[in-house]
Amino acid sequence: MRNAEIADAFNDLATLYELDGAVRYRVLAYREAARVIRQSPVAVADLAREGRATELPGIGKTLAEKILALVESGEIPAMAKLLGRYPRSLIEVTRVPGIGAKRARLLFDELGVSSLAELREAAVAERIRGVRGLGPKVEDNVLAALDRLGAEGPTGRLLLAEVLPVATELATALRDHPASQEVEIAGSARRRTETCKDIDLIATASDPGALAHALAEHPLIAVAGHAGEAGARSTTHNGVKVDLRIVPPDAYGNLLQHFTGSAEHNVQLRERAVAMGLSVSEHGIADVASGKVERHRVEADVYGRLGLTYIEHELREGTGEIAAAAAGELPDLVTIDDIRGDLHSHTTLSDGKATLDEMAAAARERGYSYLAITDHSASHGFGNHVTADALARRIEEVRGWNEGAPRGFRLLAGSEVNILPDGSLDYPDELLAELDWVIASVHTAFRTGRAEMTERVLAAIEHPLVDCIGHLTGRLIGRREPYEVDVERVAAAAVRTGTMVEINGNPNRRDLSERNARLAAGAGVRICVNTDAHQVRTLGNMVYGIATARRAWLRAAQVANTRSWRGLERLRPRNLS
DNA sequence: GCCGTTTTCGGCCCGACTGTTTTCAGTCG
Repeated sequence: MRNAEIADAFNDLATLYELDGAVRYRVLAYREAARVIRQSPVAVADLAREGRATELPGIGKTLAEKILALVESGEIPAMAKLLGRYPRSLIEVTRVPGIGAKRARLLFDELGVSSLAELREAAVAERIRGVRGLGPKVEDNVLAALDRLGAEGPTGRLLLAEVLPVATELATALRDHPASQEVEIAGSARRRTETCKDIDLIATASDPGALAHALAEHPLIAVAGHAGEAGARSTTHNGVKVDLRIVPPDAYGNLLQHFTGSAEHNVQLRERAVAMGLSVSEHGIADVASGKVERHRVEADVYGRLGLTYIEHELREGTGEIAAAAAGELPDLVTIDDIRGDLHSHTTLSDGKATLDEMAAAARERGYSYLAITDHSASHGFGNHVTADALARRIEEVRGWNEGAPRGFRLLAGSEVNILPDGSLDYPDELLAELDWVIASVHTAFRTGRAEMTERVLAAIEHPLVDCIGHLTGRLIGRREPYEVDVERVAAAAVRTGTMVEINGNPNRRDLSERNARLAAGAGVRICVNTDAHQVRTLGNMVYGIATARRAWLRAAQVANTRSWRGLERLRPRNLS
């Protein structure tokens, strides 16, 4: 059982307890446990079986027993009991914006509402206003929220690649405005999460009203809401909500820190502050004893006041960064400027849009010193069918290109070879041996199950001519679940054989995920950050690969393609042993 | 339900907003 499934069960259980009127902190304990389980880099099911679940922070004896029960029997007795009292569909009702557990329970008791459909019926029939404490406004909000849920689909979140360029363009435009002083993207876009709900901008200004209107009038904005001294709310043409907050300069650091989040990071920060006799809010840091409030113009001073080194925004997820900052042990994160080359790209030979020449020129323009051309292999099934002969000709073509190439840049003859269901590769070894660089990836038969998939990938890792494993879990964010593979075993084998593992920078993939990348790199796996570009433009997806690498706490030394090609070659499996 | 730089009991993050209330509970980020 996956961590995400266990976490979902505990979140549901938390909601059921909340519906049942349990004390708030008990509910909180279940939610915190769900969060910790979801973020755990190791399989919590295994920990529970080994009796080690209590090693996780926030998991005590009771919760450990419940995890074990869930893993071994598929259900938690306490949950089954509560589900006898409240239908499962009532959990959905608590997720409607504006309706929490208290109101859901009230509507369940008073009106018999137990599902989203019944909630809608009750609102339409104007029966909600008959419940004490609720009124007609709640009915309006419920209907609007239900319509929104329907329209936005299950999550309503957008990929970072859909949000960050818009946020960057708006921030740039505001910075160029004469009334602006400081402008920064905040929220999840600043943390470079995989998906974002909206865009938060924080600014200081000499003329706040003018800056707010500048946003409202920007060409990207389709619907301008209220714009005033405090900021503006708008929606872009592609449906992204933009919230600009204009704040006083003396508390800019406090506000930027607060609105960058994450929620978990802020909670942990405030807990630390309380232990120091301080109280943190977006308005400043108060000394509880004296009541005196200090404001901070820059974020570094907020962290400094709490005895912490500056925490890079990508790390602010409540996954250990506060303890590390307190100990002065935060890693010096890899940056995009550290990247010397891209080791995964496609051309028109398989399914890419650009020629070898075009991709090479674009890579040079990016300042790289190498680019691996890794078209799909023979059995791929879509794009062109790159036969062994075609690949042999391509190898000659690359060698010829390099002879006439300018100094300081070279193309690498490579391939993205399919890992077939039995773990074998679909080119003969003699041909692979001719290549400079071999990525092995799974593209077919995803649903073979965890054990089989793990063996399949391990076989490729053991192959002496495989340099790197591509997009390990095959996930497409929001569209396709990762396929099941034992990342710990993969990592252990990769360390032993010297095989590298990719962080694929395609914003739909970002695979390894930050959690898996942190786990793998922590085990000693050498990571490659690649784009898998299929055209010139998507070579720019390196920013998303680097975002994941940074969120995985990676230093430059852990990323193979921060080295020169000569330096990288020395790390390869075919040069080991 | 968890946990210990005050603690094995008694705490457990902060503030804004909304809608319903006549002083506040619920919800949200």
